[in-house]
Amino acid sequence: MPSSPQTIDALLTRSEQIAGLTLAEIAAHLGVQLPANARKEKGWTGQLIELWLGATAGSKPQQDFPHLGVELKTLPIDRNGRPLESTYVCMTPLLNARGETWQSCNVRNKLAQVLWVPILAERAIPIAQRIVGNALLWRPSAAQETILKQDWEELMEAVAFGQIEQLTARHGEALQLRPKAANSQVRTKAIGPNGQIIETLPRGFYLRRSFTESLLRNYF
DNA sequence: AAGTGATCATGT
DNA sequence: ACATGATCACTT
Repeated sequence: MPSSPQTIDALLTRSEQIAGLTLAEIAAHLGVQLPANARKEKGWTGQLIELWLGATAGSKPQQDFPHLGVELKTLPIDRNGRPLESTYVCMTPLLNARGETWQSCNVRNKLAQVLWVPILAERAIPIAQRIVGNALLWRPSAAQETILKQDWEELMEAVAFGQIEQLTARHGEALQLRPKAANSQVRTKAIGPNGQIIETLPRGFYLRRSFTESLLRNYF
């Protein structure tokens, strides 16, 4: 069981060791079983890489490597290096939307420094044969942070003013709000149009594919 | 093909 | 119920 890296250099070295390997090879190193039904175990790849890199397992709303200030994200890409999916960031606070600021919010905290681990993961490739790419440690540029901050403030203002039901995935240039729940029947409390408490579908913040694609391009 | 809304597994 | 890890699946 890998221990948690104590320095960023150690983390990067660890990530370099799996560049070019298939997920089956990494699973074998770790003694992890391949998923019987990969379509259902959607988080398996991310958890495998977490294990290899020694991320703190668990479901706490924090960075994966708190002592390093680094968040880990696997990023499914096609053969041209284009992201195949949007990237989940964190849950959207719907009830205490006021009292949150960009400086203090979880989105900013998680995106302050991200180790992106690209995975060649076209759907036609069986999960065992998917290949890990070269990881890159990213910090948002001033321009990128400006966009993220603007999106976050626009979305959270709507949430704070009881407009959650009017928000869709079409809002936001880089950050979007989408459902984040076991199914569409799940409910959580939110602020309603008249300031009352309403029940609504839980939402999460996601990075658009176009945003992660552009940040990848800056490295290659 | 792209984008949005829905969903699956697991741990606390 | 809420948070993590995300991708699936349907509409446009």
